[in-house]
Amino acid sequence: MRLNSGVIKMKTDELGDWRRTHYSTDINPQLDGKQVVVMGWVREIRDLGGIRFIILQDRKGTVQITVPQDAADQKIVAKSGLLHRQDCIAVKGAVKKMDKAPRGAEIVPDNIKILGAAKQPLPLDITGRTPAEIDVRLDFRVLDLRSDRSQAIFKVRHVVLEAVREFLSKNGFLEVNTPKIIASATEGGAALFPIVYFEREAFLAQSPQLYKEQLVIDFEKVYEIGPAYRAEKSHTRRHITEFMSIDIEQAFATAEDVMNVAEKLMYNVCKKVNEECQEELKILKHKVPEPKVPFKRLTYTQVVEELQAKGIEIHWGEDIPTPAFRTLGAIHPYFYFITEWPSNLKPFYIKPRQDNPEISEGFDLMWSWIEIASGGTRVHDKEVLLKRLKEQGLHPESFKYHLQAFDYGMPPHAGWAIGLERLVMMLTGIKNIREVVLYPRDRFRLTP
RNA sequence: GCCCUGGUAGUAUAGUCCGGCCUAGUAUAGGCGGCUGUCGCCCGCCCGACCCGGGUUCAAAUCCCGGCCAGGGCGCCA
Repeated sequence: MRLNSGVIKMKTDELGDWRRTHYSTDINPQLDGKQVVVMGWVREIRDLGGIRFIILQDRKGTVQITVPQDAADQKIVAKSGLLHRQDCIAVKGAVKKMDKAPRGAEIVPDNIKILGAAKQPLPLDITGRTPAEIDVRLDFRVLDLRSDRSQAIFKVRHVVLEAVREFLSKNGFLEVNTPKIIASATEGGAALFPIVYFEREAFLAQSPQLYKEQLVIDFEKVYEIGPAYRAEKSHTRRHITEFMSIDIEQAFATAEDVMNVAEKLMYNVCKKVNEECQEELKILKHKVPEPKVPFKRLTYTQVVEELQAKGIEIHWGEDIPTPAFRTLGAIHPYFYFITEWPSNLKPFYIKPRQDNPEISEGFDLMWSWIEIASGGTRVHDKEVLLKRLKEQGLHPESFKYHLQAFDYGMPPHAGWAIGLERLVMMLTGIKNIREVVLYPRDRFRLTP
């Protein structure tokens, strides 16, 4: 962690009775002569000697503040000369129609308040002209998040979440929240983070899987958007230890039913991002496809054959390694499902097919080489579930409360989970998952 | 857990292979001064760095060893 040694000497002003009247983007030539108050952060200062231009940034955009040295009150001239990049300021003044100004209008200040000073020199250049590495950017995340790039990423993320909630709610799914502190570490699969829970050990939930399955008994269609924790030592651009999982579970449904939900959801998400984030996608230099539904369905067997044809050493029944997925992504650059996975590659709660138990009703939703979602028809017969648990080396006693749910009328059901960050990565073209999380957690990073 | 690469001013880089002309170059940021229409303004001056420890050598940013940190990949990952 680097710290700069600059000292803030600036005495700041009180907000007092000043309130914002306009955002930067509201300032236009039609407001010529109108008194306004704008608030935000100093993006850039261009001092030409006789005239000084201050670019003020707020959450909507930027507007130019112009201080002509001869015309203006000398107190304003002096005050504007004290400003630094990223100082938080408020400006009261008159809008002036001006063809030469960025939005055809600028503000000539009558008064300026410095509300919060910024230590100089800044640890990174938020205009991105002198780029900083991801590590430095994350160390000074509050500053970094002010950049156009970060603002664009988190706007897209917001629109994705909005689209997901809107779509699932409209389709009859009830939003639920399940515990993230859990008692048992025996669900199998990914490693869990142990925590001290008073005088006992507890764990951070790696998935809401078991809870959402139980909840279909009571609510039939549920979804949850919440954090999941995985204590894997993965060190790649697509792994973090704390991520947001979008989960659904639906009663009286099979894999095919929830695949339909997933592809329609993806269609809606892409459509909404395209509609509402054109500016942001331009900043990120990225294009989002309008996906064609239904998505391609490839069976696991087909995938293995395609990979073998590409000269990759892989045999039926083996998991698909990362480099093979990259090859697959090159063949299928957009969305596709991989279905009919071997049962032994899928978790215990994924239903083996009736006609051939070697093959499961589990699926993955891929976008190019990235796994976006994973799901399937669930086992809803308690005996089969017990058998699957034992086969995978798990202890039924540890699942006492989960198994109990199967005694009270468990309906056939299916569901999936989408990794929000991976989806946002693909929608924004961002190559490092940490960039699409405000304060990412990975194997090595626990701060800020 | 394994493998690869790297660590030079606030930031980003050149120099490292092949030790000495490095008193460490450049850009940007920052400070000071000049400039009345900038929009990556411009011009001048200034400030500021070889990750830490040990070794080799007449001489180490450069070579060797150890450590720490970072980036990436693999494996792992319901």
